[in-house]
Parts: sequence; structure tokens; C-alpha cells
Amino acid sequence: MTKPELPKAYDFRSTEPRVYEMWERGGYFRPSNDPNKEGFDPKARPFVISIPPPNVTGELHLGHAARVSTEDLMIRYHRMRGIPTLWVPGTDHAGIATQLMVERDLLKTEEVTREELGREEFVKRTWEWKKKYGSIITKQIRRLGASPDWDRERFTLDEGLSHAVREAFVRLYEKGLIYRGPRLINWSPGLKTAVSDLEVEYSEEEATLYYFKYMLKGSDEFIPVSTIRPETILGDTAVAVHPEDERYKHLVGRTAIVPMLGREIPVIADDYVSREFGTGALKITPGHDPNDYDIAQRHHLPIISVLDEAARINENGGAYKGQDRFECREKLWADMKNAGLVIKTQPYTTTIPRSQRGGEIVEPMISTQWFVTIEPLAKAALAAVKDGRVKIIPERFEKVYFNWLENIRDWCISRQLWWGHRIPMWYCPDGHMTTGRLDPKACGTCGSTQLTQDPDVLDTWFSSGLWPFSTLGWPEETRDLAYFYPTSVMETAYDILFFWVARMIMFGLEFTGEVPFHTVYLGGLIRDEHGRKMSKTYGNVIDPLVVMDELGTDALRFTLLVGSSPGNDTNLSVKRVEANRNFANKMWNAGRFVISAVNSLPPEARADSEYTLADSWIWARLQQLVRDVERLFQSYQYGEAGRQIHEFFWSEFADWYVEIAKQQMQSESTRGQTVATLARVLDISLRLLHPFTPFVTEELWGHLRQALKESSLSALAADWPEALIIAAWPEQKEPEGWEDAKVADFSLVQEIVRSVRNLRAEKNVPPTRKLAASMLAGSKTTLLEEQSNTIAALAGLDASKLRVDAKAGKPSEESIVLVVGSVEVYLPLAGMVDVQAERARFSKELADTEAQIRRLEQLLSGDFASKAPAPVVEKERERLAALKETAQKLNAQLR
RNA sequence: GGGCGCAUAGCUCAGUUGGUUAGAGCGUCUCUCUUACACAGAGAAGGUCAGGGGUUCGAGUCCCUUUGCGCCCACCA
Repeated sequence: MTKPELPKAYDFRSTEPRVYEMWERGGYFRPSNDPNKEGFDPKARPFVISIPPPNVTGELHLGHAARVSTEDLMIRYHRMRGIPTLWVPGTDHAGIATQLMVERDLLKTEEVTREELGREEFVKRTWEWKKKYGSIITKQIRRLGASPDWDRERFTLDEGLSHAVREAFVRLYEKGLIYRGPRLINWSPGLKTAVSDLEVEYSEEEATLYYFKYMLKGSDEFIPVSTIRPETILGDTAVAVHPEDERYKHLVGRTAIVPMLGREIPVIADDYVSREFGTGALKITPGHDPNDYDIAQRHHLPIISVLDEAARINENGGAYKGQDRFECREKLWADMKNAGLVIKTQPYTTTIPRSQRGGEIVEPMISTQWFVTIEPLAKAALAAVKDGRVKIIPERFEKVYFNWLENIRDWCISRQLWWGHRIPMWYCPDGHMTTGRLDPKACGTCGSTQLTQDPDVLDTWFSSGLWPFSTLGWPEETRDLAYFYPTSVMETAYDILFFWVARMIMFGLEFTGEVPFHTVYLGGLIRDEHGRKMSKTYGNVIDPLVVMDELGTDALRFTLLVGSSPGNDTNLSVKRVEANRNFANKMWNAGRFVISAVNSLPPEARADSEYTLADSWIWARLQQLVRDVERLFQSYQYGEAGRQIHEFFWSEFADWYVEIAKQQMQSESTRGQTVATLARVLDISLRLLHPFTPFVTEELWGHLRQALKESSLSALAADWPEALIIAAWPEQKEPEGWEDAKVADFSLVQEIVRSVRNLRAEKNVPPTRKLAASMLAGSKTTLLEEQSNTIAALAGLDASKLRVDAKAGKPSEESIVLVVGSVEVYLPLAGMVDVQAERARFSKELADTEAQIRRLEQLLSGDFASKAPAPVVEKERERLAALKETAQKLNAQLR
């Protein structure tokens, strides 16, 4: 029977889509225990992740790829462990981002602004946009090999989630935790909306500090004052000095004159003012500065707003009305200069608040907005982490979380946008407010039917905050909610700890009475190979789609998952992805070798012989690996786990065991057992690797399974399911007694092989030249006799001329001698022996060995022997004994 | 002004209950197209684990400190 040959190089391009389709068709992404289906077992605890929903109109970037890879790894691992697993996918409507994108497109294609289009039409167009482009991101997530339950995909603006948002708002409002009122908020003049504190970013910038005179009424006296924003002078309602300041103390209570406007304002005393800074006097602009606002509250000062929604001067700015804030800054300053009010200007570095989205300078402004009273929510969220109901990994972020929640301020949730959840509040002509779970028909206070809904929408994060439970059906008491909530792990990047994670915990506790997840796993950011942030202006952006096209998804995933640790940023270079593409190819070829070994097995072959040394060794190593991987997974150290599997597969299985297997397969007596071992080790390796590199492992495993089923070793695959994605995770087995001895014996074989190879390289002996050799092996004689074929094959020796003796003299001919532990290897290399060089080599080795002996003897004679644990001491004693033996052999050679 | 992280081979990074000879990938040098793989194999060079101090029989790992980078939070005009 001829079997189709597998291609020499792993063809990820054809494999990935085919395998993904197979998974989806097989329904493997759906939870194995579904509360909506027959046979549901409510006692089987599920493992649940809600995906951090990407922007519905977004394009996949490496951040997504890192998140999705990590989550998929967790999901696949738990699924393989037989745990009912649910990963809820979905997208976020991303208010500002999406609205801006559609606005930009409308302007470009139709030369129309959203205002010209009108609200209703604009929202309609945005929905059309969403329908057209909204599936791009989810398709890209599929390309990453993600295995969420697509049947449960949600969108933050879909009907169910809108229902949840409405419920949440109404509940908070009824509880008195949502209020509306004029407050000083951060205003984005470019976007013409309020933004929350979190959406403001501060950057160190060069600015100018303007010094000027605040003239006092009815005199030539003045108070010198400085400001960074002269245009806010127009809104000043006081000049403040420190109450103890001798320079100005006597002026408190006098009246100052606002430059150019002539408005009269008081001079007040407040100890907020720092005597040391600037002139020691402070202008108070409560309408455009948070500190001044607080001072104004204390002193009952009027609040004057001088800017309109586009940050132009409004009617309170007198002659400057209509000017842009920066234009006014110049003009006003020029006018003040002419009026003799200017003292000086000086360059000044300060932190400038900018809009996270638009980048323009944000203005503090008085504006009527909706707020969430955050303190009670924050307290509960704080407690949940403090008492361990929610665990944050890495732990250090708990401190950051505490610090933020302890100093949190009310959350401004209204946005002057059109794309989002409209605030469910209606006003009658008399200004009464009415809300409800259903749209009200009449005013709840006066019965008026002339209701208009609040034009604002809610902050996008308001709906994202409900994500872990709204996606499961909340506020309805669905079966999904009952079974899958609270979720297990929230996996996301640390940069949205406040934006999202903290708010989910607050909302989860408030609305469901439970934490939304037990564990928060915070990953790092992806940077370029030198640790720089990726940005289009630098031109250092790596597009994950391009990387997947060129090197394969598994290579990208393995790179993102291995070589970094939780909470730390990852520097990604294409070089590393290439190396991992090579690893996928390594798996492919090692797998191909095993599969062809299975395929060419004669029908009568049985795996009934004793394990050889190499068989035992690879098993011992594999069992050790399984245990280590399990331990590492339990502590979220996926990167280290991946590294160890990589090392095992490549450096031990492929480099050593496969090579030895080639020898063992030549003897009919060991052939069956060797092929069986190859197949079983490959099987377990593929299972361990599957969460990291799902495609190549699934593909190979399918071929392996097929081959085994058709071979005389079909029993090995008897209980394998139809796909690796649902195959059982390898179990840890307790170490068996023989392992250590076998591993040590095998190490000796490796050492001998390495020494010979080393010598061959040094002496430039061509690989084709098989050398004769004899080994003086002492107590290792039996072992080495058994291993002589293996050693010969791996070291390039002539097996028929390889002698192993317990004790014998040197061979008569001229030889090179290698001392490997207690074994001497003689290689007759007539004509190539340089007596001087050989002696030098021995001398050096002897010196090294003796140095180690001295060090160990010193160690063992000190407190170490009595204070260190017995096994550690024993190990060193054994090493010392071995070293002494080696030294003795070397000495003999030098005589 | 607070808080946190990082500093290990030329480059990018692993190294989590402290165990004595510190690893990987890439890069460099030598050899080899050996019937799984040249996206490979074999071999080699390369590190006072930022500096200092301490705890310990033993420190890359724990504690203190200095220096240099990075990040987060914060209302000084």
C-alpha cells in the first residue's frame, strides 16, 4: 500500500484555512457542556473567557494578536483537559473612533459633514459601515487560529447589550448613583465632546509663562501674576495670595481690575497659593481650571466661562469674542502690552493636557454632563481585590489598581457624539427628567407628552464595563449567565487596567453582586525589536497579517507567547518569527519522519521488546517535561513552558532520539518498540504544543493518527478522538525509580559522542571517514557494549571495529585518547597525532579538573556539608568522586 | 511629587519555592547537500549576570544602596 508523501516543507498557507474550517465544522469551539442543551451537567465547572472586544471597524494589530494568542492558549489548554470551555467573542462599537472614521469617509467620498447629514441619517450610515466592515476584524481573529464560540458572538450596540446598558443606567439612576449637572470637565474642542479624566494624556512640553500686572482699583499699585494661558484672564473672578504672605497680606480685600475688560474682582487669601512659586500670587479662573474651581467654591466666587464648544472666545470675552483661544492669547497679550500691563515672558516646561483621541489640547470647561458617583462602586471593587476574590497577575499591578481606585473621581459618562448608546433620559418642556426601561410616553412628574430625549450618548466604556455579563444575557437570568458567570480569567493588556478592568469589576459587583472574573491576567505591550513603540510615523509597524502571510500563524503565535513574561512588554522582531517558522518546520519534518516510520512498519511488527536506554531516557525526559509544563501553566508562565517544550522537541527528541531511533529501527528486535516510542513521544509533544501552535500540530497529529490506525500499532491510537483540538492533555505521571540512573547513563553516551565529534571537528576528519575506536570502560563496560552501535552511528565510528574493554592496555598503534569521565576512548589516528599538542590538551584538562576538585573539596570540608540538604551534598560528593577518577586517567596519560 | 518596572553573550530576550560549570534565538567563525528537515546537521568563539554593600554553607535569583533607561499616577499658576 502506498501512502501519499507529505511535502518536505510545512505548507502553512494551504493548511491553516483547511484546518480552521475543520474545527469550525466540527463544532469544537462550542462548550462541551452547554446549559441550553440536553444532558447538561451543572456540576461540571466551566472555564470562561470574554474576549476584550476589538473596535468593530478596527484592523488587526500585534496587540490583538498577542491577546488572542494568549487567550486561545488558555482556552485550548482547558478544553484539552476536558473542562467545559467557553470563549465569548465580540466587538465594540467604539464611539469616538468609529464616528471619526465614518465622518472622515463621508467627507472624502461625499463631501458631506455629519451635521449636514443630520443625526438620524448619520447613525444609519454608521450602521451600514459597521455591516460592511464589521466582520473584517473577526475574520482576522479567525486567522490567528482563535477558537471562541462564534455562535455567541456579540456587539456592544446589538439589541441585547443595549438592553443591558439601559438597565444598568436606570438602576444606577434609581439608586441615586447617576446625576446630571454643571461641572468642570475636560472638553475636547476638536471632537466637541466631553471626555473623562482617563481620556486625557499629559505631555511635557515647552510653553511660555506670561507675567503681568493685576492693577488694583483706584491706585497705581498692582499684584504681579503669571499664567500659561493668558486668554483665561478674561474669565478671572479673583486674584489670590497666601494669607501669610507679607508682600501681599495688606492687599487682601482690595479690588483688582481685569485687564482689557475692566471687570472688578476681589483680592482674596487662600493657603492653596504657594508663596515660593512664580510671583506668589494667583489669578483665579474657576471656569477653566480645576484648582481655581475648588478655590472659587470655597470663596463663593462667580464662575465665568469664556470659551464656546470649539474653544473660541464667547460673549463673556468682550471684544475678543469669536477669536480662537490661541489667537486671543496673542491679541490680548499685545493689547495688554500696549496698556503697560505686561511684565515679561519666559520659556517654561510644563505638562499639557491633550485628548487621547484627537491629540488637541483639552480645555477644562464648565459643562452640564452626566456623572456616575463612583465612590461606592470603587470601594466594592477595591475590596474584591483586597480580599482575593479577584487576583491580578502579575501581582504588582494590584498596587496600581488600589492607588487608582483610592483616588478616583466621579466618572463623566456623557459624550456629545451620535454613535453610541443614547442616554435614556427624557425632558419635558418644564425640565422634568424621566427615565425608564422602556421609552416613556409621558413625563413622570407632570404627565406632559412632549418629551425629548437627551441628545448625548454614553461613554463607550460604560457598555464595555458590562461586557462579561451582558454578553451572557444579563439582565435576563439566562442559563448561560447562571452557568458561565462569573467568568474565569480576564486576559488583557495592562494599559486598560483602569479604562476597562476596574470598571468591569465595579459594574460586575454592582449589577450581579459577584466579581466578573476570578483572575486578571495582564499582558504587556508589543514593541519593535528595540523596544520602541510601533508607530506609523517611525515606520516600524509590523503588520501581523503580513507576518502570517509570509511565515505562518503558528510562527507568529509562538513568538508572541514565548520569550516574554506576564506584565512585561515584548519586543518583536521578524527574525524571531522566522526562527519560529523554522521550528514549525522542524515539527513538520520530525513528524514526517515518524509518520513514514509508522507507515513502513511491517504488519507483523509489535512493540513488545524491552525499552532501550534511549527509549527510557526520552520517556524520562518527556515525563519531566509534562510535569514542568503543568506546573508552569498553573502559574501562568506560558512563555517558560513554551521554551521548555521547544527545547525538548528540538534538542532532545529531534537531535538525539530520532537519530538513535534510526539505528534501533534497523534491528527487527527493537524496531516495533522504537517506532511506538517515536509515535507516542510525538503524540504527547504535539498535544503539549497545540495551545501554542495549533495548526501545524493539528495537521501532523491527524496524519500520525491515520498512520497509526492503519498500522500494527493501531492500539496506540485506539482512544484518540478525531481531532487534536479535543484530545486529552498529557497527564503527569509520578517519576519512576529507574529514571535517574537511565538519564545518567544516557548522559555518558552523549558525552562520549560529543567528545568524539569535537575531536573530529578539531582534526578535520571528514564525516565520511568512519573511525575505528576502542573504549576502556571499567564499570561502564556492559553499558557501553550495549550502546556501541548507537555510539558508533552518532560519532561516526566504524561499528565493526569498535571495541569495549573493562581493562586493557593501550592499543599498540598511535592513538588519540579522550578521557570522558571514567571512560577512555582510543582513536587510532596514525599520522594525525601530535604528541606535543596531545600533552598540552591533557595538561589543560587536568588543570581544569583539578581546579574543580579543589573547589569541591573546599566546599565539602566547610559548613556546606553539614548545613546544605543531604541530597545536594550527596550530588557534590558523587561529582567529586567522578572528577577524581577523571583526573587519575588524565594523569596516567601524561606519564 | 509619589509608585512601578528594566539593566544577563555583539543584538533581542528567558532564567518564580536561592544549589555551586548562567541558557535560547539571531548574528559571527569551521566543516557537511549523512536516505525527516540547508527553514538543516556537527563543532567553535563570545558573559566579573549595571556598580557597591548585606543575609546565607551557597546569590543572576532575597534585602539595602548608587547609577542609567522606561512606564504609570498626580491640581502648583
